[in-house]
Amino acid sequence: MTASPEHISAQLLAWYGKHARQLPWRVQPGQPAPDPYSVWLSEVMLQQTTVAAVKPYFAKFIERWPDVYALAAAPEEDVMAAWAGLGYYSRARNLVKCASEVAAMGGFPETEDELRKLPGLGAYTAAAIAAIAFGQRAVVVDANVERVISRLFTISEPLPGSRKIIRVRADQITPEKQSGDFAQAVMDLGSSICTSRDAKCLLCPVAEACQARQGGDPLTYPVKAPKKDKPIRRGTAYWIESDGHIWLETRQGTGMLGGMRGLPDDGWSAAEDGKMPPPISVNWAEAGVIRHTFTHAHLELSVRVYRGATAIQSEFGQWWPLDRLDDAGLPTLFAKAVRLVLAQK
DNA sequence: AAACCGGGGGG
DNA sequence: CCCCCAGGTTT
Repeated sequence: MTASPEHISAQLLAWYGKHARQLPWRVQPGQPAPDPYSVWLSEVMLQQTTVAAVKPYFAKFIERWPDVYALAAAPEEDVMAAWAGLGYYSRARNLVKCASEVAAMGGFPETEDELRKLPGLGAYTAAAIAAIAFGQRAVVVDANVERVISRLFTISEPLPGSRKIIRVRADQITPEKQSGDFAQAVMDLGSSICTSRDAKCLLCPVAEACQARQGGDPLTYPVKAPKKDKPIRRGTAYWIESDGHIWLETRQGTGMLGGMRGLPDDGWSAAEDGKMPPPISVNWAEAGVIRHTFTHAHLELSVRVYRGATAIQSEFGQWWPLDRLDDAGLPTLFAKAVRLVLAQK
């Protein structure tokens, strides 16, 4: 038997009414919509990032920049430092741009099409904000929705090629009203019941409509294209310490860790090993090797140390007080290097 | 369409 | 160790 779209959405909304997660950026089902700033900020933070990881950052940002105007007025440097550790730093760069545009507009636009034009907002985030903050009907497709839809309708084409048909199916079961609650219902279902490693069908409100469950092996879906293996890259970073300060450089461009402060290095990237000479010619001491994994490469970063008076010519560097390193906003890779060196003092 | 872009948590 | 996550942008 085939369940109607209306039945599926009604079951999911009813389930959400009872089992919605309480999240700092979310209001209870049926309550007035949360403010667009909170929705936008949380949605951007949640891009490819788990709820648990986002919570402390969301709290910190809301406390420090309570609305979009406060954030628009903040120095980009401060926002980048506050984002440090959360990853995908283009999000932070775009966050600043977006806040500035929205402030100039006098507030967030309310339609999906207008939202989609803002920096850092793609199809998912624009739809989510339109639906959740502005009550518009929008088809919200994230990784949870992809998984739930793939199982509900036994989509056999592998991701990411199946995204088109998944969107069509999601559109079919998205209700005209409460599409924001509906989207959050599917996301909650995907995070607690219909997870990537498990399918708790006995607890699922749409189990009877689910074709994968009927087939007996829901974990078969979603089918995914094989992954590429990650190469190992090697590079070197330099700890230059002088008179209670270390030398930090702000990484230029939009590449790896772009816009973030870090130790000077030899130019390693995801595409190749580092090969540039050190920033100064001195006798380096080897502190050890940091292992760190990025989206598409493993990195073995050799950390070398020099302590003593020196002059460095670099446009983007600064001497940073050692006792204020916590405020430098170092991404995790360099935070690891700092811990390695400080552990040896 | 494919590559690029972090980091942490869980099995 | 591998897999996954409230994806977007660039090529």
